[in-house]
Amino acid sequence: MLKSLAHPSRLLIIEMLEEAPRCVGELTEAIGADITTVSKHLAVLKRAGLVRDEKHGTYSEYTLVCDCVSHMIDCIEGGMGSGDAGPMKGETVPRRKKACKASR
Amino acid sequence: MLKSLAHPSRLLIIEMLEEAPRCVGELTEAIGADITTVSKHLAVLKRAGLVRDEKHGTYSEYTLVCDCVSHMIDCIEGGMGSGDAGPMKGETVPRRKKACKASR
DNA sequence: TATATTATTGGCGTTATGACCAAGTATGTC
DNA sequence: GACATACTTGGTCATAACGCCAATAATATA
Repeated sequence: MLKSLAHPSRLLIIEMLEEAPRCVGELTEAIGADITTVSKHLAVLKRAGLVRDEKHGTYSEYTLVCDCVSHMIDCIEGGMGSGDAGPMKGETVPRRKKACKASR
Repeated sequence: MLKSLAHPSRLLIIEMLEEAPRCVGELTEAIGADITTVSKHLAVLKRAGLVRDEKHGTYSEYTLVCDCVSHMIDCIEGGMGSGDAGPMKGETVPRRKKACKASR
């Protein structure tokens, strides 16, 4: 589970899902990576039991499974304060691409 | 920081340090890996600001930097309950070797 | 039915991680 | 000084993770 959180894009996904459910396109736009990459990140989070997906037409709406995830993140962020060690090494910053429409 | 926690051996180290400060040999014995491997794990945790080391003679005593780490772990374990997704793939189980003496 | 939209899956190259061995450092002891 | 103990560092290899492309669902719409 920790492994699934240990990636900046996936952490961002979780944080976005704290606000509201999102479809893959929205998350992709925010992350600025290829949609296939984001889809795979979501699969990882799903396998870890952190998110759930629900199909609406051609869209996949992703949601946090429960508040405990949210609490956990708060706990981590609050607990460590400024303890961000930064990127550990060649942290990938995906090249930004065109945004998709992503409105349902 | 999350990355540094996202490894079973390092998580075990953190849990052991919650109980008491430990030297590398003790941790190595508990983990069952090569001492060089454990030393490097400790270096990772140190770089992430989770542990601190203090030299006592030939021993290096490792300690948690603060309780917040401990709290965070509790928060994670409590929060997710049985949400352990298990090893994500070829999770390395290091081959066990002779234990060192490790008593100071 | 043809086409567009949204997302997933498989494959591939690149990079990072992890485990061990060998060698080196630092300290304590004979 | 010689040796033992405790640990760290550098190197190498195997494996895992990541990111993108191509191809493939699945659904909606003209």
